[in-house]
Amino acid sequence: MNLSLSHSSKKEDLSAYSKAKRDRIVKAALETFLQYGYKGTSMNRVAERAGVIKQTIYSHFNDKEGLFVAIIESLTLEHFRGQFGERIASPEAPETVLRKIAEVFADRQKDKSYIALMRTVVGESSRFPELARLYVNTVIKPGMKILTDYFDAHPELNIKDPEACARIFCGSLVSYIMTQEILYGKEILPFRMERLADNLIELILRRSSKRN
Amino acid sequence: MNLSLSHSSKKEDLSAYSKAKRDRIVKAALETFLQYGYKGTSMNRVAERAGVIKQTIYSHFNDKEGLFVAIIESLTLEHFRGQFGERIASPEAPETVLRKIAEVFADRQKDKSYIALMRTVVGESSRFPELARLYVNTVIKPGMKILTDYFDAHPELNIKDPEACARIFCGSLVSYIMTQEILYGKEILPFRMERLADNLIELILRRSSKRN
DNA sequence: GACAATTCATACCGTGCGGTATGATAATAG
DNA sequence: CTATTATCATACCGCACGGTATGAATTGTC
Repeated sequence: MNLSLSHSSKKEDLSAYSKAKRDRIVKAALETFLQYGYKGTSMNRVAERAGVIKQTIYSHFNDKEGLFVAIIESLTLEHFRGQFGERIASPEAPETVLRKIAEVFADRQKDKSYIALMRTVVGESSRFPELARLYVNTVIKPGMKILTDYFDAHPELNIKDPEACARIFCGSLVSYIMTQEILYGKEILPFRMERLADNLIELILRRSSKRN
Repeated sequence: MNLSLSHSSKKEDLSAYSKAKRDRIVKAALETFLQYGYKGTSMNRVAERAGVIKQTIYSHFNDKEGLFVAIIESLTLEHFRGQFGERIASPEAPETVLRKIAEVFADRQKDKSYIALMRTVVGESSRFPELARLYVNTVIKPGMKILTDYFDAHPELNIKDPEACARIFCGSLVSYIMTQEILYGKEILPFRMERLADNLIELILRRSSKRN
């Protein structure tokens, strides 16, 4: 189980015909793994969904685990690039910056494939710890660093512990998504994310917000 | 799939002999399900681990899903009772109260069976939404209510939005456990929970802490 | 001690799994 | 056009799965 990011193995030097097949397999496998989990996904299903014969999968990937790992690589690299840092570069007011970051989480909350990804990453973290580490390295770590750096670069905010503050900010929002969306808490404990974000921003900036 | 809490079906009117068998099955099934997930757990394994023949399982439970549901019921009812409210009743300083609550999370972080439970609840939340709802109702909802009520009962703390504040407090700590423990973030982004708790408490009480 | 209920050991059933073999068909490279 | 490579369709292998059948041994009840 080698989830290294560098040598994506075969992917170059393939005919367009072959590459198209490979892409369809990756896409079908991604959807299926995210929907049913690793053990719940059968190679037959993936082949059927990809409109491909099972042998074609085994000509591109060694085995089921190899396919799973390749899928995860493609996922994290594809989905989580930039998206976070872009919204923070502008020289706007801190309230605005933090609110824009909160919007990133709001977008994730609505993204079913992201919800499915979190379910899978957490659910398979025991059997595929490398998947969890990959997620931490490519999603959590960069995201946390951007926010920490922002707090560091703005001493006028009087943030005593920027890293702890970044963890509180992101953690509250992640946990909100976890409870409300992944665990269906929105049916049981309804709560608007905007209200959470308002209170979070007010706490961190130590100001009073205009809303209740 | 009926995860109602009331009628735990058969469990009464069983001979001690029979009940002992049933308990061994439940215990073995719990361990196995938490370790390998639903799809990854075979009835043969459970039987072997329980030191029981497979038919004995099927004489106590209808099928695999019925066993899984019964296990979850026993789990949530057994593990998460009180534990949270007890530590908050005392008329101590708010710092102390909040720190004691943070200790509950610190204990959970060290509890491998709790980590395994969270992995399973999240990982199976797509295939077993009732399990997720049960967790929200028996763990998250009561815990959140206790903290919300505490904030409500102490207006001198100047908490504008007690419920939002409770979500921030618990959410930060839950997310910390998720990242550090479940996703192995402690190897990648080491961070002491005490430091997080200090900053959280300081933010919420709007005071300066004595530590760094 | 007798009788009913439960658990035992063992074997079995059908099914779907991961993965492979074979030989025909279609696409690419020279 | 030819040779090679990749994908096709189909069938197969061994295995582990969820779940059941049968009959002997063990347990609780009276």
